[in-house]
Amino acid sequence: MFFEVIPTEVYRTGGGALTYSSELKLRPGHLVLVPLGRRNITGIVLKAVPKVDFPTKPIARLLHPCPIPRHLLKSILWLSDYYLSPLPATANLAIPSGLTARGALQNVSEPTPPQTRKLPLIPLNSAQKTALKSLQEAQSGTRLLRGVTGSGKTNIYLSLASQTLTEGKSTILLVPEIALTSQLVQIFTQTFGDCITLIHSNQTLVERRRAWLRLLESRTPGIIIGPRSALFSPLSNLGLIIIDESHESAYYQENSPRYSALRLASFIAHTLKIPCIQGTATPNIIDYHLAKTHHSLVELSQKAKTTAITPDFTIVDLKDRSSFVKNRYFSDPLLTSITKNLQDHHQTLIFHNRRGSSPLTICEECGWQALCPECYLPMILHADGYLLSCHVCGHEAKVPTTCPQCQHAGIIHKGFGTKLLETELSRLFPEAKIARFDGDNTKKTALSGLYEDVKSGKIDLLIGTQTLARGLDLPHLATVGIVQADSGLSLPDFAAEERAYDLLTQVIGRVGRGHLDRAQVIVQTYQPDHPAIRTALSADYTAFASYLLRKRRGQQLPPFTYLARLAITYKTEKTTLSKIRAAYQTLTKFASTSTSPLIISPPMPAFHERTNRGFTWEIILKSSSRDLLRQALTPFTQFHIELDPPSLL
DNA sequence: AGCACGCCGACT
DNA sequence: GTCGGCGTGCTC
Repeated sequence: MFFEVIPTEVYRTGGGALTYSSELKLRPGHLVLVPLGRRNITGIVLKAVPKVDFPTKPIARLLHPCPIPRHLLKSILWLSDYYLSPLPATANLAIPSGLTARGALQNVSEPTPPQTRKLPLIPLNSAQKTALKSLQEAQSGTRLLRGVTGSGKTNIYLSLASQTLTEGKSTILLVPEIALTSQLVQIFTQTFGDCITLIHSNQTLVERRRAWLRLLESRTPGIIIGPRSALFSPLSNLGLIIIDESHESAYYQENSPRYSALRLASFIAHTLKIPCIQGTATPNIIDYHLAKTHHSLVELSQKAKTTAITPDFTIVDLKDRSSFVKNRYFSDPLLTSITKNLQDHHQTLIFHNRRGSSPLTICEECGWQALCPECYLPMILHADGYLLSCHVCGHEAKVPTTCPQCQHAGIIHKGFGTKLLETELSRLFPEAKIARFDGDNTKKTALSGLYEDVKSGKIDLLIGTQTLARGLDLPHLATVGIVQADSGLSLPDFAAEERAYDLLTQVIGRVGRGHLDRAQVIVQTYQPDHPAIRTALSADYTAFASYLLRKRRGQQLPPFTYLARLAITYKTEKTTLSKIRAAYQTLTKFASTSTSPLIISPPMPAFHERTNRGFTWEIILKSSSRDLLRQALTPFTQFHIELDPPSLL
């Protein structure tokens, strides 16, 4: 017998399944150990095939008596096809590494009747009942549940998951990575107790592999909570998928094979004919448009909590320097507010989305700039150790005293980050207790001591980047100060406005949650009239969406067209250029014979052109037919292909 | 990951 | 000329 097997380890190139021989009675989805090169690796049996005319190696052994569920195998095939990513790399996402052979199972658990566990009744208000009803009307398929913070999406999730358990089926609840300690997870754990399987990135590989195997062997319905990879849980009785905060970028896998957990969830829901609920206050514009045109949008407008208050907004134009009499970074209204909060023992949050002290280090004589020797990107000054640090690869270097190029002594630092703001604030308010939350410190300290001090009110001033913007509940917070709201809007990327809107909404949402009787937002910006900033300040998602959709339609950008990026990296610029030029030739030839239009950009250096791995050039493709893009790109197996890129940087 | 092959620069 | 290192591509 011959079998096609998908290797689950990534060998450098190569796209498809490999053929092996075996005397075992294998079924699609069986996990096996196969020889590849001079190693043995895990593979998934795809299917039995007739005798082949090339020599084959035998399958070493069967790794587990249970094949993976059919929808999981289908998901791997679909992902590989939909994103044009190699099958082995795609299979690698779904199967834990380092599986060892397991014998026959003595105790594959029987389905536990869900009645044995008394499920709580979830109280719902009328708006929630209406939304729930309209979600339940559709037996299967994707629904976008749009509801502002505090509108009670959690109760709806609980009701749906509870009902699914009653039917003897399992639920997957996806949460963004940072939210694994969130209230939502706590409520689910309290409500459903030991029905919950929690998957998180702090678990060791062994723990995660054990949990995965337990699900593979189990028939007991449960609730799996985890990040996007939880979609690959080997559940034979999946009945519901919920994606919380579905706009979060964590649902898109950045490194190859890139994929959107939302698309995969929709595919699984469609395959199994089960519902997929995506909940958020500010959907990704593409998902919003998709839901509207498919009539799968469920709005939950009413706020459940009446305690929440609308903040007072002060907008400071950064162009008008008369508002910056006392300090160049912090406007007079912001400083006044901080002073008042210090007197009242209330907290102030200073938001600025740039880590470090200073993003540019240059020679004022010859224009030399400090660049990372690995990435060729600007090095960021961290003034507390006087080091230059690369925020992409982590490379560190001392600040040169003289210019390496012209030996001039005038090395200057331009621009400012959170560390510089921290120094500035401690100078202005020496008596205040200040804490900084950003990528430099959060991993180590925030979750333990720092956050407790913030919650109890010991900290007066919080300074942070986007790390601080997401999800935290800050009971003592009275004022949010945004140092430069339009930073990020100037990036040469079609998604820049959407990201800016999203971030502003998140930051503003930290204040006015009903803990205090006042809430204030002070926004400093060069562009007070920019639609993304105006709509974010008025919390008007619908207005922002219609503005952005109009703009995207005019520029023929997603969701009105499909994008793809074709990139290649080689050690030498010469090889990169010759390969990308050849690709361009092939593509233009293809476009001239295709029936519907395909727009192909000329080859251009990628935004991060040089890395330690070589030179990267790219071609951007646009078409109203996603299938045409896939056809055009299929031959380029050696290239990096990114379909539906959320950003072109 | 680990190995074979071919292209280009160094050199008895 | 040939030797060998590096960059590239293949592994059923």
